[in-house]
Amino acid sequence: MSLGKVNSGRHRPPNPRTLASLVEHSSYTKCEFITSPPQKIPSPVQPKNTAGLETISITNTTHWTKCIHNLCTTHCDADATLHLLHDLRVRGFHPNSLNISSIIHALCHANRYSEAHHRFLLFISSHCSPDEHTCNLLIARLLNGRDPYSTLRVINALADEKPEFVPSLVNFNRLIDGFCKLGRLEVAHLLFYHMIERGHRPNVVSFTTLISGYSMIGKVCAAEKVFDEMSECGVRCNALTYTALIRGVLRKRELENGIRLMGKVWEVMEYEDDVQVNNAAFCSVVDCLCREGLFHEVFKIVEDMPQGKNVPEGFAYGQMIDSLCKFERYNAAARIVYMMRKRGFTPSLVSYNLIVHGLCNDDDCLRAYQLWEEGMEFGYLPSEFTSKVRVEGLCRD
DNA sequence: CTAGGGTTAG
Repeated sequence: MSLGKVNSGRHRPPNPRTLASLVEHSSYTKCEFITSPPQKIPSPVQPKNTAGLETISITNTTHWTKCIHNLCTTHCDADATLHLLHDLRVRGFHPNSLNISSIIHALCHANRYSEAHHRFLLFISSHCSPDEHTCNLLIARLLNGRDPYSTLRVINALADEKPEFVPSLVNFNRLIDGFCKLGRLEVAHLLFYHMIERGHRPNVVSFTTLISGYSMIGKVCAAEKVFDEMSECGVRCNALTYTALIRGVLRKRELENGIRLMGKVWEVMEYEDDVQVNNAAFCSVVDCLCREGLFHEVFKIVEDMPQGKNVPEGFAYGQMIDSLCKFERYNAAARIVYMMRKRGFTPSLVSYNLIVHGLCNDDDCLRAYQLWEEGMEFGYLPSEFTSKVRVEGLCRD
């Protein structure tokens, strides 16, 4: 009961906009609030002619805000800041958005995400919620902790305390993705609907995230349903949306369907403004094919180059080489090198090294030696480690 | 003299 804790002692009607039920069965465990034994923390902006904290008025928020920020950023000491803030609050200080922001940032910066979440909850429950902009900023920061259950609890607490607050679309998308990555599609999908209720229009990222999530857990039918809803909502899919489907379809060994969708990928690339989307989609297609052992399909791509000018050619070769190496198909990768060189491209030395090294480990040292010699033509000088492996291999042969 | 602060799918 995430909201129960936050609201204990107060009598408020339950907020229908919160998602308490979603976190009820969460893996969230209440984080331990860690405080080192109390110690005197000197003020970093201590005036020269006075001795203690008490001499500066508690109402001098500018001074204390600077102090808190200074401790958090230049000293990177979240614990000292928490102590200082505790002392100040005893004296009647009311933390503002900036103070809260400083502390949450410092905790996240130190990778103390669970404390950051807990601290934020404490601020909210003591009616110290920051302004809307800061809330979104801090949620973005908390999401980096990859603990979507905890972040959702914070969002629920905020919804209860500040009913007018709506997390940004990007934050919602990231949160949904977090649940997708955990395979919790039921939570992800509910959040998706919740986001719409709160006034957001899901974008291509929102839909693609859900489709990818369903594909990942093997629910291709559900993924296809979301895909259909997408066009009904007037949101245009892009190459990444198709690759999200392809991943699920190929995993189900629906090769024909996969190839049809690949055709769609190349098609929508034409209309894409963001080159990164096309590049990422190309990588994804090649990765899916290799993962499913469909190496002949990768070679079809090298032959036909169906992505055309929508993916930089050199990048495409590099990606195919790297993916083939990732799945330990070093001879196949060497074939890509052969073909790209024939077309006037030079492999990156890092990729080339990967191939030579991989061939050595595969006991194909003669082929490795061949490549090593050919590599001289474009400045390939193997690292010491690779040379050692190569020599050892040749000796064995 | 109202400060400082981070962005999504792959």
